Amino acid sequence: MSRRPNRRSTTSNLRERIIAAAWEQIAWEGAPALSLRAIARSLHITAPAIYNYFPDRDALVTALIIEAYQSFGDHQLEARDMFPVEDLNNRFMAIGLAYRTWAITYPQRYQLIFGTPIPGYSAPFEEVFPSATRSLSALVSVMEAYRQAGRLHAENFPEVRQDFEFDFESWKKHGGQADLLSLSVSILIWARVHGLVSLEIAGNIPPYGANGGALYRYELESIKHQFTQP
Amino acid sequence: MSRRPNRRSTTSNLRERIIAAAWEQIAWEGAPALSLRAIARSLHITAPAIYNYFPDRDALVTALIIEAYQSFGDHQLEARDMFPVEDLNNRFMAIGLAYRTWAITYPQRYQLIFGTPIPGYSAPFEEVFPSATRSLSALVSVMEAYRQAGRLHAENFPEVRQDFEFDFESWKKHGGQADLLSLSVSILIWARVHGLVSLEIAGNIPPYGANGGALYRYELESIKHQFTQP
DNA sequence: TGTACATCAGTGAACGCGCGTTCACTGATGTAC
DNA sequence: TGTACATCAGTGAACGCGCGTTCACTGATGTAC
Repeated sequence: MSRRPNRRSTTSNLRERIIAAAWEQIAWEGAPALSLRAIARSLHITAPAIYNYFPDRDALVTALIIEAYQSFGDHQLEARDMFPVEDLNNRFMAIGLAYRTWAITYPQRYQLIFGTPIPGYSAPFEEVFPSATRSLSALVSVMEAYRQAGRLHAENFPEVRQDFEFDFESWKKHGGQADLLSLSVSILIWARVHGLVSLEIAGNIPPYGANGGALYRYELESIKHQFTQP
Repeated sequence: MSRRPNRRSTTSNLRERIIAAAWEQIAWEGAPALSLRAIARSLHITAPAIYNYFPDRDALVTALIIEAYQSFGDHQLEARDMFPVEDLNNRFMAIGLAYRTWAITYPQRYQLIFGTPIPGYSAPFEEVFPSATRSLSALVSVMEAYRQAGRLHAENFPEVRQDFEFDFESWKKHGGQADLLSLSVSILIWARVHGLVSLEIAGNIPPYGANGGALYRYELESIKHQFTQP
């Protein structure tokens, strides 16, 4: 009855349960309050046990960040693939709506990734960059498809080519395929959706009484209109 | 020589020095790491002394938030007033550029206001709302001026009136003058500039190699073009 | 099939630390006579 | 001008707390003979 569980076979299981408990804690307390001892407590385990799976707290945070980026990226890619490859407009809108849906569903994960950095922690660039890039890849792929189809109108972005100085190295080194224009435009679009979403999540829009979802849908349409108009 | 300073006369001075030390600490460690004991240490004072000026830590944080909003608002209003009242385009651009300048200069203050909430702290709405609103007032005033001059084109925002459901109560109760359209558009614009600025501050754009300032200037021009075009 | 042994995931005690907050106090200052 | 007193800003000790991390350990499991 009260026998201990089989330790060997649950070995890899506990790692997942630690991460799950961490998400749980982040959801309730927010990312900056993440604590190994609290995680251990919620799993009815002692804190040092966690050290069998993560060398220290920062390693756990890094694992969480990577997982969040991946989940976020997957969510957008799945939404994109609900529509055929040629149906760029619908693919674009699907990605945009999925972006907000994920962020609203997991606000603390979104904050963990894009919000105020956790004090004393700084993400190891090389480790995190690939999944961070992947979380943007759905958008970039569609913008690149627009461009290749001759439907991305650079005239609407007159200064893009002359003023935006991109350093392609970090982007290309990790498999980025899109060219300068598609990437520039993607980052601008990203910033717009991020702006609305992060204000909404942080509770900065509600005081004014605005309807976040309606503002967001309008903004998506407005963006699409802007760059597909000759 | 080593006489103690006159206590009576420095009374109100210490309150300001506490706040200054708090900003100092926030600048180095980030807002979530703010601690009364660390502030006391940097002022060569004991921690309980702070309780003569603030009932508890949260009260200090609230004071900081209000001060940050005010400084942010002032900075934008001053920029706006560099141009005559009729010169709406220049007023708009000045506010936009001032927005980013302030945020880049005081990234941690910006995060304190708009970033991930501090764990265990929630701002007292009634206390903070007026200065929060004021930090948007420069933009709203110019958008309202555009509208009154017949130069704010609602056709570009077809869904604004039918879909955005504003609750005017909290806005008007605190002296908001603008009408629904100007306010809606202001919030959309605010979200766009906030998006770029917050990504830049959090270090999410540099990995891709983009030039934040150039992207930002482009975005401002693009916004202005969008809503002043018939 | 049965016994001796190696493995190693998880334990429990302990470390040193910093935190917010309380409390009785002290001692320089300003004030009243 | 001089003395007695009230004020009250800042002190120092103490509280209980939670944190990350270390370390020697234990005891169930799987394995070798």
